[in-house]
Amino acid sequence: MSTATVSRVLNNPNLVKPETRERVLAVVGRHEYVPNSLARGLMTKQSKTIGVLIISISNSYYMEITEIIQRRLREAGFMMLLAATDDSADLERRYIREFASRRADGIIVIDASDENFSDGFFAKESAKRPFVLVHSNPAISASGIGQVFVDQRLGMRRVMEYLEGLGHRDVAFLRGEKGFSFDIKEAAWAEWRAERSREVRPDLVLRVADGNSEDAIPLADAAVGAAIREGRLPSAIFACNDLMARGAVNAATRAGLRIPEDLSVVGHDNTILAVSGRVQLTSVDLKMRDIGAESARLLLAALSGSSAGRRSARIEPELAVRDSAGPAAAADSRVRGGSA
Amino acid sequence: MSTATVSRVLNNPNLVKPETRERVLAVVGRHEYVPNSLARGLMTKQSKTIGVLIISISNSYYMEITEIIQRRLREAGFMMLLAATDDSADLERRYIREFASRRADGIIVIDASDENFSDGFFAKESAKRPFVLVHSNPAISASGIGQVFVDQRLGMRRVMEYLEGLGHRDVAFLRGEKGFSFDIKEAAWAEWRAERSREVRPDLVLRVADGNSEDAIPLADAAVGAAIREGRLPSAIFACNDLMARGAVNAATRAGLRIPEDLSVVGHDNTILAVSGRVQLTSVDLKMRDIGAESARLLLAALSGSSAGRRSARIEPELAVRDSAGPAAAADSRVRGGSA
DNA sequence: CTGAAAGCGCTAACAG
DNA sequence: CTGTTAGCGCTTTCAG
Repeated sequence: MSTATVSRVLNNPNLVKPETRERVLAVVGRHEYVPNSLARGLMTKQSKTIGVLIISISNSYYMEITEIIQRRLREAGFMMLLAATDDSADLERRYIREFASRRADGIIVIDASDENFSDGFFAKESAKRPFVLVHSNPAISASGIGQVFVDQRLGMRRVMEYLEGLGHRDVAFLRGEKGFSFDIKEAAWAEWRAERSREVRPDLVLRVADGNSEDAIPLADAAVGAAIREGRLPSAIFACNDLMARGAVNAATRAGLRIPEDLSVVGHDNTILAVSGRVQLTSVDLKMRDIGAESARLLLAALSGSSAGRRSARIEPELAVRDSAGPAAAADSRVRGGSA
Repeated sequence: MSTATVSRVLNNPNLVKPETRERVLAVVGRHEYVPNSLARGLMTKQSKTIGVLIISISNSYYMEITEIIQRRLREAGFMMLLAATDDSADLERRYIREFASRRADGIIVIDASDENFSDGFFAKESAKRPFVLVHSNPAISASGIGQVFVDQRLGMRRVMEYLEGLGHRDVAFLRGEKGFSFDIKEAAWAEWRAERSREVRPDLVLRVADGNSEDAIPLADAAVGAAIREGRLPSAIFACNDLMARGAVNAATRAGLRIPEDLSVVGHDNTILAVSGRVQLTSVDLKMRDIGAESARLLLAALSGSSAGRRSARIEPELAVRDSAGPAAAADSRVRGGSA
């Protein structure tokens, strides 16, 4: 009963005579032998481990994606190394190096930094092992890197289309000060106006200092409250996430505005916040589960070497329509009070 | 320039003459050499990796804990393997085996299963490598396993004390059908009543089928709405999490009850939901960040072999007091409308 | 201070 | 079908 035989029993049981196989298994069970993956990986050049990089762990957006990824990886027999970059391109690089050092078989980066993209870092790394990058930057499409492109511009257009259909000509835009995801949405918002020869009025853009932490709620509340008092809020407002949308709803309600009769509000991300209050938010659903599933699928496909499938995917956000947006200037024709 | 020298430069630079050190570093940099952790781990018996097990990834409770853990691990030079058990004791075991196989230097299990505790599995595993178990089961205290005990009973008593001080004699208890965390809270709630010779009235306990998913909001809404209509809701209600607390608030508001004048509501977990609505929820803060920090601290201490520090920690939940609970039967003496 | 040599636990040829 | 052998890439004596 040599070590080689044990190895065979564990990896290719059918190469071993049933009788000896049983004997080996018995000993293995009795001694609770746990194979050393490090040694195995050294030999096979496979760690059965995937590195996943996100910006922040305590963020429901990333966690929903990560949950699906982890589930899919488990089904395929992989474990997940997870780390958060805090939006630092430097940390992103360092973690990718760590993944590489641990010989991760593949790497998924959610909201990959522009910086590491433009200087070719990802391209170089992706030559060494399968990579999947999740992002919403239309400018990025180069090379043979696995990509999941989240079409946020499309999401914004769906919002604008929907509100336009309800008769809202002007839509205020509520965003956090800094952040690519805010920028790309604002660009799409401005584009929409430009296409219709409507002036891209800066006074329609409301900014709060911190758009992502939970402070965003009171900050948005204050910003929207001020806009209402100063009479510079149109009939509808779009918020770049549900946090700020909630803040907007709170401010409007406190100011005595009814939603959606007096003000239409649309949020983004379709998180639990959208359905937590008495007024249910119409919100853009980024299809997080799809993003996770596609990321995992793409990576797993690359790992199994099947150069068959597509190397990239595109996710189309959808508008989850609820109660917070309604027809413009049609307050009287609406009936209040609801079903259940 | 042998491999041994390179190894020394990377691990004990001072053992090498500055001149050769530079030379090695130059080559390392030029070739972008990334050491193979698998090989290193095989030799050193250290993987610089920690396994973390939680019940569900898309759950803000676990993610807040995990976020801190990951940060602390990074600071100490460890990477994190993360997996979700879906509350299955079997999966829990399997993942712990996977961690073991990958030679994780230590393992943290958040909300460890009772099953694997009582049959001695954790005790046995913990002999092989440092373990930290996070749980709120007072019955568990055995052995030399690292433990972070979250005193949920204390949290409940603080709620009851607070409401009692506000004049609420009867507090309805809103919970999900199944779950240890619901059971332990209900036990503390019942205990409180028993101590005061108040009958443990079953009609004060409201149950919803699924207490943890986002369906909990409408389910709680319906349950509380029914209780209101049937006139069997006392002056205060405690919900086992903020999801259900939000549902309760929505139902009460729809029924025309003012909060907190007509009904006091207390939630649990102190999540973003507590501060998202116009009425800010008073909620039990389980101190997730402390739980994460203590877990990491305990594990790291065990790893550094300093048998000095305590092997366990106890977390005391606190009540985050906001606006959703107020004096009982004192509606008239309260002034409505607020500060900003 | 540096090189040579052994070996961590495993798998993959290669004989038998 | 099974044992022997070599070697994955590193660290660690042990000499020099």
